[in-house]
Amino acid sequence: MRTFGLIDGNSFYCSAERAFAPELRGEPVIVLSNNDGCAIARTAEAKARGIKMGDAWHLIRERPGVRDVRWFSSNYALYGDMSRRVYEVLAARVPRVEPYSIDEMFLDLDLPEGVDVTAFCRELRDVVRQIAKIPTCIGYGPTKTIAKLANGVAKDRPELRGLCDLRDARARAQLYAELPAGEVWGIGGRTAEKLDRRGVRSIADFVAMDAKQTRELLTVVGARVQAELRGTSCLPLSLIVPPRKGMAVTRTFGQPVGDWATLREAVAAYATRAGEKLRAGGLLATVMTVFCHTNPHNGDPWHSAQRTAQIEPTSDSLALIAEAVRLLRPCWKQGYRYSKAGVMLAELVPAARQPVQLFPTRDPVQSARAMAVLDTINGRFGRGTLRPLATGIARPWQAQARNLSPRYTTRAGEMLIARVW
DNA sequence: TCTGGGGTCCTAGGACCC
DNA sequence: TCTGGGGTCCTAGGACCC
Repeated sequence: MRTFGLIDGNSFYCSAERAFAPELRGEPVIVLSNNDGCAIARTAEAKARGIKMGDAWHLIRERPGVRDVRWFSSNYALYGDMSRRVYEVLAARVPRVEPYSIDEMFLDLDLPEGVDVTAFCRELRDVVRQIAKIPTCIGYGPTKTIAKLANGVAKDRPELRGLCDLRDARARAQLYAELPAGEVWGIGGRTAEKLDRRGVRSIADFVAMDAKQTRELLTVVGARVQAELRGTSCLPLSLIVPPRKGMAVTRTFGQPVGDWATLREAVAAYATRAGEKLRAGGLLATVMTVFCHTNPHNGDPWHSAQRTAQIEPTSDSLALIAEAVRLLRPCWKQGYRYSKAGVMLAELVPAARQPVQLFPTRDPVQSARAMAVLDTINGRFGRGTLRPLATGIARPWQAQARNLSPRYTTRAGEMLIARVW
């Protein structure tokens, strides 16, 4: 029997903030989404005050018990780097690690004969906490889906002290009877409702369903989840990162944008960011979609539009800006207050495999040189140090981030300084 | 009472995830 | 004043082909 593990950071973004600000230990802490919109990470102390995932900050911040919660704008430079540190600690000790999300990694726990999995996991938690400064939980069992479920149990039940072992079928059977089917990875709200209508409530009910019926009701996806819960592994650990299929840069504006010039600037900036991501991944985009829409929440007149087009394969920011602005033009209508826009790229192809253009609109050598200079300077001095003029100067559309912590680990000027007397 | 069968590709929409 | 961003996969149905 194989053993998969899932390790994940407790309230990961909050823990990353705490790693460099020890005075936050024991305090309720939350991290907000872009634009300081809603809560996307909460410590146990913050959860105890009734703050829910996705709560709009401006609606809850004056509530009793919430006023003294320590809140942060999201600092992805910090979280991404902390995630990398966790990975490195794990990869040095576990033969195969598959990063699943910024705060979760699957582990191959088929350890050498005589190594006790539980003791090994306990030690792994300790060392991740010591070196990467992130508290974690680990769940493990014979399939990824079971490991993920175990991880959730470890998180919810402090008495388990961060570990949950679901290798044993009897332990699983007991848990399956207690937990609702919706707790399972891959069973979302819609599917849980569908199951509920058929009287399937607990995981045990779901596991007991006829496999053929499951397949008919929930397609191959549901059938796979069921098989995994029964202990048949269908989702292998994968160490190769599949090539990405698309990418998107979409943002809600810091304030509504009515005029064409400002909207164009914002979209130019998103196209620029998309170009950086393409080049970082060694990719070219061949299809682009641009969209913009007004605020769906505040009663403003609704307008939403989008345009898609095939583009000449490129990762050149200036070329992307030109295409994006061309597509945006027919989307914009005078008199509306736009709240969000985005640039999405699809049909990505590896730059290395790109056939030579017969009649390129840009000199490829010059383009590559210009982008290399841009990336080098921005890599050294920070994103946006050097940027196309089309992305604007004042940038009133930029997202709000009123309480951003320092980028402790990725910017020399923002490092913590320890003084020793 | 009657309609051919079988294949591919593309797109929109749904559902899920963190 | 203020409500996130970025992904993946699957299916149904239409267009088109021989």
